[in-house]
Amino acid sequence: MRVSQFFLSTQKEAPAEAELPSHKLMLRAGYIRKLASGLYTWMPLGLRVLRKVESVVRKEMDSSGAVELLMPAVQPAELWQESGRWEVFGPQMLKIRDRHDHEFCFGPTHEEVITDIARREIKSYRQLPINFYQIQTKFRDEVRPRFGVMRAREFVMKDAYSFHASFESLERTYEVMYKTYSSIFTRLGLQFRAVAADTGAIGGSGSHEFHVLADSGEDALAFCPDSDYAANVELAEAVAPATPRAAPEQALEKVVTPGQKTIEEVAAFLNVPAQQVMKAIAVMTAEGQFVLLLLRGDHQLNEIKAGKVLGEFRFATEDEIKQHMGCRGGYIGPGPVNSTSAPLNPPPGHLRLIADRTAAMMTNFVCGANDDGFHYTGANFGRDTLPLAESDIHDLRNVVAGDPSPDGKGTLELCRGIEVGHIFQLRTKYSEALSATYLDENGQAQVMEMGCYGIGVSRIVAAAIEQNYDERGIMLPEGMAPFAVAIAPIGYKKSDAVREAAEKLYAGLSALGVEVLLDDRDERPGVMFADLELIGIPHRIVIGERGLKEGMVEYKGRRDAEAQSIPLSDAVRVVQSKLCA
RNA sequence: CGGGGUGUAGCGUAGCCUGGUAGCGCGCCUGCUUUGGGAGCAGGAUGUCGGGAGUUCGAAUCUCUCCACCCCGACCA
Repeated sequence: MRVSQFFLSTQKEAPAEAELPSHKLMLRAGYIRKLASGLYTWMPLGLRVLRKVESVVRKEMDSSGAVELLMPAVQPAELWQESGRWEVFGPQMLKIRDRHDHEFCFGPTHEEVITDIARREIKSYRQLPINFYQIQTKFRDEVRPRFGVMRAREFVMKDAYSFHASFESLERTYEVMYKTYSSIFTRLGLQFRAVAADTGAIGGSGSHEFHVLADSGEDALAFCPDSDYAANVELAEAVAPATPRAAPEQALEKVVTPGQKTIEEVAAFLNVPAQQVMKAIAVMTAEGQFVLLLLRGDHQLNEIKAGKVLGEFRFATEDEIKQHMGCRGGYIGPGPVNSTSAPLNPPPGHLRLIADRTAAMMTNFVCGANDDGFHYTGANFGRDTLPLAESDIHDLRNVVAGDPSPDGKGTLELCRGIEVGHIFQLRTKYSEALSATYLDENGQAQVMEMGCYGIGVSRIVAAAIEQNYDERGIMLPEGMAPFAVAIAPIGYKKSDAVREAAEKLYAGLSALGVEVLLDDRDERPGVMFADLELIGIPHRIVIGERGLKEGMVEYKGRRDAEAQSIPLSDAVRVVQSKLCA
């Protein structure tokens, strides 16, 4: 490709709206242009990268035995009503009406449509298992689109759905997809990690997420360097402390803590570590029960875990805290039941305590005194608080670095990741709802087992840049780069020798099927170099009259510190060898 | 949706507090020069100052309102 016939539109300065390096660079390099919030045009350069990713995904999916199809982006409401997700999916789904006033949605995912295909097309166990996939544009009306194509509303996804006659068959395909995903991300040259995950709104049982590792990632991941344990922090289990709770030593003492409401303030004011302070979080369950969740001061509540204990819940309002605890938010605690200076605590029936496993083992702790401006020191469960039953103790917190690994093999570390893939064992959630059955060997109708497997294709581009850039621009791995090689002739229009050498090299490499970008704009060298580095082309050949006199040109890899001089006659071979490496 | 913030030329911005006819850098167009790290000189084009209403002799500037976008929280590929 010649630059003069292509379309480059690079910018020196990134629009103020971009925050993440990948977002800024994609805009500056002219990969994408924004149309509206969460809606992006893939410009010619960016589209080439997107297609590279698609192509790797497609090849790996094909060789895994999956078969490609293409489903409509627009889906009728009836199917979603049948599965029960028309209401459940909520405002994230873009609902539309046609001219007959029939309801549709722009598909956020395709479980319903594919299950409809399966129930119509699959009659016999002989047709199973089968794994369908597509690469297609999805629309999810995200609450907060951000970071460019990282979290766009319209995005390209590879989604696959497998159907099985048995759970064992599902498990086998799930395993195959796990391996396929691993080879996709490996081939794309990404550093990634597969982690155990929560199943979220898609539902089902087993589930793994694939994350590209990046500090700017939106997800926190826990992993154990000494074993293969890895999980999203949403899910990672915080195991109970090995040592049982010690006997109380200190006496309960009510202390004045004026204006000290947060854990940090109280700990600093009383000169104790945050680990010694009890964090009490007031929530209301869907049934209207007021509950105090107890955590060690330095720990964070994991709302997914709390939801598994409480069902639906929300944080209590300041009024509800006042009503149930008789004090303001910063001063609530698990006891005592009869405080002399505070308004009488509510009877136990009104107040439910649920303690995190680690919090439940604390002794002589600091907690709110249920009296504005006061805390207790030396508090101990039972003696000074409402009773804490074994059934009130749960895993409620996010794991932190240094926690023991749930598999008992060492300690956890944390890192951040960008979710680019997610695989689920759906089991029969959708096949049952939509009556997707087949006839088994005995002629009996059986509900199909299902799996589903997603990859955020457009997100991968952003994630890859997030992992591969420097101050000059994008440094995509070769498998993803828009072009493999750039030729930068200096004085293209002025020097016949330069032009001829450039054209010859361009033709030579093109003939070998190498994707070459010839910068025939006759720009000044600095402009060419800056552009070629910004847009992320891994290999560059510079041809100038100066070197040409000695028959030499210059090679530089995007990640190399120095350029090297090579004979023009050898340039094709050198580039080829770099490409193979 | 809740909280915070921003809208001035394609991009980045000054001006706004304290009303008085919109400026700078980059980019773009023309010409000449220049050609190994975002060139120089000369000339040029582009703004309903996010939209609407109001206050005022006069509004980018003050007030109200709507809209868009960004950031922090709940969702997800």
